[in-house]
Amino acid sequence: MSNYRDDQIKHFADVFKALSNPNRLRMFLHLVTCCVPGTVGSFDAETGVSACVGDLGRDLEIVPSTVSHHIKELHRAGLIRMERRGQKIECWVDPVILRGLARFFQEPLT
Amino acid sequence: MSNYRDDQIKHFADVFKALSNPNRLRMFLHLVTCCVPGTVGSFDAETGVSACVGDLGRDLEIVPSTVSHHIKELHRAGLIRMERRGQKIECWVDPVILRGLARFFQEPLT
DNA sequence: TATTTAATTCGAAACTATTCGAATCATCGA
DNA sequence: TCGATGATTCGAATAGTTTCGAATTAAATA
Repeated sequence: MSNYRDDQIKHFADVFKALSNPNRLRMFLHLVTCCVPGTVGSFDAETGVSACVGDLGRDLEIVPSTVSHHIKELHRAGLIRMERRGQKIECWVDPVILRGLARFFQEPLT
Repeated sequence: MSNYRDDQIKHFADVFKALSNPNRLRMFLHLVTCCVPGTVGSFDAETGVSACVGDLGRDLEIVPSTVSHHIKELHRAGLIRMERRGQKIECWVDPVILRGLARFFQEPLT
């Protein structure tokens, strides 16, 4: 037995779980701020703004296997998008996700 | 070694941890919706709108010891306020908290 | 004061998360 | 095709979470 509201609650609980680890939240915020908002695949080789898995680990001092694990969690929760570009895998935050979360606290589930 | 941003990240990670359990999120939303917004101590004996520990357990079908544990977590994270009124302990969500969370996703930590 | 009602604490069982290093897989360029 | 670079998977150690029932504490009331 399950209904829409219950599914919504489970979904948001899952999203908050993804953001409940300080390293993961740090990564998420790093992606939010390093990526140009409003674009899809906001990584830009021209400007040098980068957000690949390796960069995240280097910037935040977390070993690759741990970064990979956390990135997977963020992705699983629908918080980030990923795309391979050659050897690297670029990650970014879809602004729609941010708006959805802001809204959750403005008009919590009816 | 610690700085303001790091502390902020830890704080929000902690808040999201409190909301990461479906039962706890359910409780939080129950309190958000049952309590009159804009008031402090929004429980009102006149109108019968209630939000004590026992009511939460009854409404959401969770045993008292588990409710108590979850309430404690929500309180520890600063998400709810509590006040004893006789035998009962009333809980409510301070609207300031909701605004702070909405804002987090609108202007993430600089 | 004894009883009832409300809530918390405690201990335990089962489960889940965090993190790392080693091994593996994927892609590019020489 | 081989080596280098980037990312993932796997296994393991450690730590934390969830939930419950039983025992305990707190307050009201008969």
